[in-house]
Amino acid sequence: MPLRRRFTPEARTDVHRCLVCEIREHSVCNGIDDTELAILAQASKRLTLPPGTAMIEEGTPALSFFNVTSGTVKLFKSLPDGRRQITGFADVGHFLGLTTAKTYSFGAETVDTVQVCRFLRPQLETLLTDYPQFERRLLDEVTDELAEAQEQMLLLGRKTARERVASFLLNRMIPPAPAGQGKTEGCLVSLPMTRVDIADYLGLTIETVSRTISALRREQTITGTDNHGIRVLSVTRLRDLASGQDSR
Amino acid sequence: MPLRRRFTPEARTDVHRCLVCEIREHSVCNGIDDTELAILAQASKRLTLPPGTAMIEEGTPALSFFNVTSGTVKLFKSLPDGRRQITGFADVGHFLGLTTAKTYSFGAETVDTVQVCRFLRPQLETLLTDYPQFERRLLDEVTDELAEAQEQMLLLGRKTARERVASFLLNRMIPPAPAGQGKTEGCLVSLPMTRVDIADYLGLTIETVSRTISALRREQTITGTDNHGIRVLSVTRLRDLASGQDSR
DNA sequence: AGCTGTCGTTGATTTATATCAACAATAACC
DNA sequence: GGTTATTGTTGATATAAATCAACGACAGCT
Repeated sequence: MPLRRRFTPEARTDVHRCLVCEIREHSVCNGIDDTELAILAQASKRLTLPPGTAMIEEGTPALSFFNVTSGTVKLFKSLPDGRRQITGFADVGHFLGLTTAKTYSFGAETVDTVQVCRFLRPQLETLLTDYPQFERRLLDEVTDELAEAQEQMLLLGRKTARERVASFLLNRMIPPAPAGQGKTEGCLVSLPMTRVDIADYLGLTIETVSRTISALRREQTITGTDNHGIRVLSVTRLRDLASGQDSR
Repeated sequence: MPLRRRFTPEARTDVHRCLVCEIREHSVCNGIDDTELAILAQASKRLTLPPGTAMIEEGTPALSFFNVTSGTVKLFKSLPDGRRQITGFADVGHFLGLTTAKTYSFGAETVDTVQVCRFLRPQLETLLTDYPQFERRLLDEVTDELAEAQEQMLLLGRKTARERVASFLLNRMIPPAPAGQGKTEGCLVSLPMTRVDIADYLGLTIETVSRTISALRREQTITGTDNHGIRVLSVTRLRDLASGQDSR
């Protein structure tokens, strides 16, 4: 059973911040040994950002690397005429801002109140060269991101609106408490973002997203009147929908 | 000026294979020092594969990692009913087969005759831990792949058929010889894949791809009757089309 | 509490692209 | 070298999702 650490919400740069960090084991920071955590704390700065904060502007010099410790950040790319594609949501434990280029090729904006640890580029570089385990962990993390990106390409290129929404709800489902129950019913879905964000993530319009969610509600696959908190009634059914096994 | 090395097409496992490899500097192998190349050659095996060879089967145990030294490989994901999304084409210098999971989440098939160097998982692991520069190079490579994947998500989620085809042709354009000429006219595009592959990469049907290419030909943006060799007449125009700046 | 703006839903209509269909061109093969 | 299969093109029609439009439900503010 993992040790439960107290999470300190205040922005602190002290040596103990990382030692005490609740989400460390779920992030790249886990690549650094417990005895070296002071160095990690010194290399980074904890920030608290209000909803709607532009963390990264497309085309801007790539100076920072962030690790999300709470909240959700949306990553996106835009076309000159304003069309936007959200390429992912970075939740707790996920990083953002990694690039080999001089400038960012994407934007990032907080969805809700977000806490991040910010690393400046040179400091990140130092960590990568000094701590092979940290670099390995980051490589694994990026490799997983790439696999997720490929899954999303399948969604955007080949799935119907119904399949897209079902896949999305499935991906954002809070893993049900492993209380040994065979059937996973009534799973919660975390939706801190707006319909516009969901549409821009799924390559649809807000109207189509809204209609599709309404349809799923109508046919009892999901429930919940609250827009940001949906409950899945049949995970099996949703899974079938997501992969194109539509029984209707 | 980079030293021009002789490329040996025969499948050899000898110590000098990597030393003599023409494309080394364009791949992850460049992360290994010249003096250590014998180890790299021993860790990998050179294979020549005919067109249409299934290199990776979705869901199969992830045992190998490949580095492409010639030809083009298509990477894809499929839905149960056969719908397919090609997530990328791995050309010379690109790797494939990287994953943190036990099994591959994607498939891979050769487009034309392909030469690869195959690394078995344990051997790759060893290289990664023993040669930090190799790992760094791979991290950079994966980071770039992720940026490309995000660009492709923008294409699949938000671009029109015209914009998708224009973007594709632009991406596959052979970089024009830097002969100092101001205007880059008549650039060649490398299209070893079929229309089906292009359609599955762009999230379109073969008919739409065909029609769009015909339209671009009709309006003098491109030429070439040969299906696998197109010539771009106006790179500027194509670039405008790709980003939605359609002047028509 | 009442106003104001944002966010979400639902309905009517349009449209870009898919689908269906036929044929042309190229490549593969005996 | 002519036949067959594969690959690509073009046209007609259907359709899923976009667009246009109106309204409902909140959340924030004074």
